[in-house]
Amino acid sequence: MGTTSKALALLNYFDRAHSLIGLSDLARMSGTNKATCFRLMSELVEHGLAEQLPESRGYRIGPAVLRLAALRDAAVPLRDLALPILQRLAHTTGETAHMSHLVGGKLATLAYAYSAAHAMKVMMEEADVLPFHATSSGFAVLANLPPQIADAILAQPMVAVTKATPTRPEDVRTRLAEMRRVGYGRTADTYEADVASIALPLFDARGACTGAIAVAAPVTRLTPAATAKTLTALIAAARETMAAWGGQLPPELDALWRKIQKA
Amino acid sequence: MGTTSKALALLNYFDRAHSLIGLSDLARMSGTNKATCFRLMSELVEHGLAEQLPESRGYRIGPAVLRLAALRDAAVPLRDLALPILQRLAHTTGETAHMSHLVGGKLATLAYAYSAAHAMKVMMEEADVLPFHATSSGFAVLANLPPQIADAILAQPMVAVTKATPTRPEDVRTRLAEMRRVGYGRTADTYEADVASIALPLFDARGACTGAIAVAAPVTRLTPAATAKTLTALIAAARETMAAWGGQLPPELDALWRKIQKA
DNA sequence: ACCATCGGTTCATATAATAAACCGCTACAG
DNA sequence: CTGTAGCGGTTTATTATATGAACCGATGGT
Repeated sequence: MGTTSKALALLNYFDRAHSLIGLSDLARMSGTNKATCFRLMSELVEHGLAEQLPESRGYRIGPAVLRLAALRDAAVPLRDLALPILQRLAHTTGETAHMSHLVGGKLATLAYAYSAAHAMKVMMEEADVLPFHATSSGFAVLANLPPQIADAILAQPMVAVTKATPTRPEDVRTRLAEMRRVGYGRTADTYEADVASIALPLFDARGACTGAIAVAAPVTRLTPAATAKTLTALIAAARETMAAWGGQLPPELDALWRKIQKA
Repeated sequence: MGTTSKALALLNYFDRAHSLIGLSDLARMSGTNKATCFRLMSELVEHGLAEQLPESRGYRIGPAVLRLAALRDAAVPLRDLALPILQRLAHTTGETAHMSHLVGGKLATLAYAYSAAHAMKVMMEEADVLPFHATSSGFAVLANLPPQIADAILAQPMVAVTKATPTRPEDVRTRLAEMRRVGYGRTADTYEADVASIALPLFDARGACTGAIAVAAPVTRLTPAATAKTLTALIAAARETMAAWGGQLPPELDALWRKIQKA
């Protein structure tokens, strides 16, 4: 293995719970020799990827990562990341795939892709805003937002987009609980009659839910078998998206998704 | 030099203007052998610090930096970074030092430190909000904000805190122009009678002005000689702060500050 | 006063980094 | 269609660099 890899691997031992790590600890955790660990960390410190506190002499993540992150943000528009993933998702599921992004308290369509498998498909609007209470994406996001923010959204008046749209907060809450239990959001006829969709929440690098990825199809095509197949493809796409975002999937959801993928 | 350093140094060739770099280009720029460059980049890619585009095969900053940046944010409160810097600044200048941070369109005091050099000193309020048109920090920030945002702030009614406070937008603009010309903000008697202060703007990793660092003193003590001494200490403190923030100082200001430091 | 552990250093040894030449490919020019 | 120059990537013997056991002084708890 390359020396550089060993150095970079050291960074993986830092997380929210362990933001400050001493030399000996780090050497033990990583299984590297203390002298080696010291040298590697010194090089990381030299380049600002790590930082050493003067008093405790412990190491933590350095300031240079902020510059790099800003660069990454500037260089990689979310949409460009989303498109190829959605296109693959649309292709493997044979249905319309779309991704939405939480911006300014609204859930906006970021990108979408169609499949050529069927003549009849769910069409999307560019930069459309999705109602939280009437779409699977909305449920997926709402169920993973901090309670006070979710409450604020639920407190707003809810328009019945179709006859099946839930408009009472308690009805929506029931669906959110269900979403949390199974690990994905699912709706049928709530946004448009005869349209069903399945959505997964997406999380950013801070672990906050900031969007959703979904597949929408005519209800008749989303049979139990198709649902299962769609879900596994969705989970793969969601994981891929979050890898590109540097996103942090909550452990509970990770466990639920793993179970689904195994089945 | 260590191999790890060589690998990390490659990341320095990426910036806003060059977010995508080919292998041969990168090898040329860095002066490394192409094979070496390839191996190093491969290791960076493996750990997500860099990313290779499938089509063009060019390299760019990878998604892992987002995770690291989120960690850094969580681990290092701005205030904890500011305090030791301000304490040193207060000590070397013999006057009160403070740092303010732009949050929600307001300039809030983040931290401050006093000097023991004089019995009479400028006192600060915890979490105070600084008026843009009456403080050197306000001028420093305002002069470096995007025009439309600065205009919006200037369009709001301005209260005369003292008799010397400028309250007409054109008067403020004159001072902002002066601030841009010399590279620092300076006020006297505008916030409180007989109090003068000097401030420098601070920039975040995206190159946006998000705060200021300043020294405040009785007008009589801030003589030309003291001003010169204070400025060099302030510049050092500002640079140190931005290093910890991963901040990007605009080239013009960098040039101005260098000139001041030389003189 | 002792022992354990800390961060850091030393130095002979062994392993991993290096660079020139080469490959297959694409694109453009004659 | 062909020659050439550039690309990203690979191979190889050569060599420079990373490694780790032992060691150091400092610190802190028993």
